[in-house]
Amino acid sequence: MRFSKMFIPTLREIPADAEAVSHKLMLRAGYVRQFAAGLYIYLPLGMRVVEKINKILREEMNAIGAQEITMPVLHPAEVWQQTGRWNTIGEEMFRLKDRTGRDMCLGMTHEEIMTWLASREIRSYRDLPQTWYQIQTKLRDEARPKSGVLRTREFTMKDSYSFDADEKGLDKNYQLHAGAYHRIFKRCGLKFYQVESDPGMMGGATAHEFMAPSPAGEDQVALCDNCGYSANVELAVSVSAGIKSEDWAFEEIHTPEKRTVQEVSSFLKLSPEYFIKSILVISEAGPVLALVRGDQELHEKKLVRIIGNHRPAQKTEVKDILGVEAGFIGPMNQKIRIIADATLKHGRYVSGANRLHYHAKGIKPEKDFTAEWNDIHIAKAGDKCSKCGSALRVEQCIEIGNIFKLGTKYSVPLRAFYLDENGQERPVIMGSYGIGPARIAAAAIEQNNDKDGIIWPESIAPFDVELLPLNMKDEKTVEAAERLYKELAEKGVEVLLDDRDERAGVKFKDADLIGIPTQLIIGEKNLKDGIVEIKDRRTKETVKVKIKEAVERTASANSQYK
RNA sequence: CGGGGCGUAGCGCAGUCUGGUUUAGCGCACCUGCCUUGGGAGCAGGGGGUCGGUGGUUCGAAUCCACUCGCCCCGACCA
Repeated sequence: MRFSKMFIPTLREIPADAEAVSHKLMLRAGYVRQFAAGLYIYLPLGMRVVEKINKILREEMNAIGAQEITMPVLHPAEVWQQTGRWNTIGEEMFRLKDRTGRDMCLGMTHEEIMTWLASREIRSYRDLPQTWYQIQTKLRDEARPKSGVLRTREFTMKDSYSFDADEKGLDKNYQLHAGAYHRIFKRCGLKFYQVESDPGMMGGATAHEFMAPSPAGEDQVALCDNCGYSANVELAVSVSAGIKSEDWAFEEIHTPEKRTVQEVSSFLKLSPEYFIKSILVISEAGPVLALVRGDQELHEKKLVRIIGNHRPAQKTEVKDILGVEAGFIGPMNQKIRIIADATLKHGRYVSGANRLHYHAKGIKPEKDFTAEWNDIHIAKAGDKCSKCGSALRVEQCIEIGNIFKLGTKYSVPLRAFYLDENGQERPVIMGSYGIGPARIAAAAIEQNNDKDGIIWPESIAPFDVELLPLNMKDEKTVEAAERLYKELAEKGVEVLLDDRDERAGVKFKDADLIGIPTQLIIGEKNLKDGIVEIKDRRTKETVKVKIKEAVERTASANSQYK
């Protein structure tokens, strides 16, 4: 491809609206343009990257026996009503009516439609297993689109769905997908982790996410380098550092106007681990007191799994229900349900005395109060791994893929049943598996860039080599460039020839920005000795080689990625 | 949805607080010519704006007021 013929609008200045590195570089290097909040246009370079990623996705999905199909993005409400998600999903779903007034929505995922298809077509255990996938547009009315291409309202997703006769089959398909995902992300040149994740609104029991470490990510992952435990902090289990059990007798201490753990902690010159943080929430079944240690944070989602949906109590509610102002509440003598973090089971603590301007010291769990013990704190760096006791790390990550065991959550309501060997009717056992190609591209940039621009992994770069004839007015240079261009193309190397009549500096800057892994530089002086330079975008190292050799070297260097 | 910021030429910005000699400006980009060709050159000339929109205040509004739309960031939310 010739640069002069390709639409590559590079920007010298950093767009004011971009924050994430990948966002800035995709805009500057001419890969994408923003159309509206969360809506992006993929320009020719961006398109090529996405196609490279999709090709890898198809190869690996086909390799595990998945079959590609396509599905509509416009869905009648009925299927969504049958699974209940028409009502549970809320504003994130784009809804509309057709001309007859029929409720419709735009597909944010395709469990319902895939299951609908399975329900009509799968009759017998002989039809199973099946795995269907598509690379398709999804639409979600995101509350907050952000970070360029990382969270958008419209995006393509590779989503696959497995249909099995039993749990064993599902396990197998789940593992096949996990394996394929490992190969996909590895081939795309990403650093990533497979972590335990919250099944969330997908339902089902088991779920994993694939996470690419990057500060631009929205998720935090707890990792144990010793035993390999890894989980999204949304469900990561950790053991908070133990404390020395003090032999305090129970006493009430005057703590005027000291309300927060921090205030009382510095007032009593006692570190926060010796405090119990009492948080009143209102659940659907009434008020609940949640207790965590003073140095811990309450994990809302963990609490939701125990008491269901809830909200924090208002200040007035605290006083009405517990009889004392927020800031002085403690777990003793409470009539309401108490959920306490298991960390608090041992030791003696300080907490509110349920008396204005007083705290209680020497509170002994199970003696001064009882509670339901659970893990309700947020895992943080430095906590101990619950499996092996080593210190956990917490890393910021981009979610690039996920796999869910759905079970019968969709097959039962949509009546996707089959007859087993004994003529018994059984629901199909399902799994669903997603990957976002745009996120792979963005994560690749986040993980591979320098001050000059993008450094693409070879496998997903828009081109293999960029040819840089420095002076287009020099006939010999042009001649050499054209010859190299032709010979490389004949060997199957994808080449971008910067044939623009620009100064050398401009070509170098653009080449570095665009990030094609190898640059072939054709300068007037070297050419007189029959020499060109091969430059590695990542290391910036150049080697001078004979022209003839240049073709061989770049061609063979790239062959491994074909 | 709550909090914050921003909206002036294709891009990046100044001007807004304190309304009026600014005919609305600067850098980059763009067009023409000359010159130059190994890290976003130089010189000369040139084109491009209903100052996000609507309404109001005023003799006079990019500038003040009200409403509204859009975009970004933090949070909530997030199959």
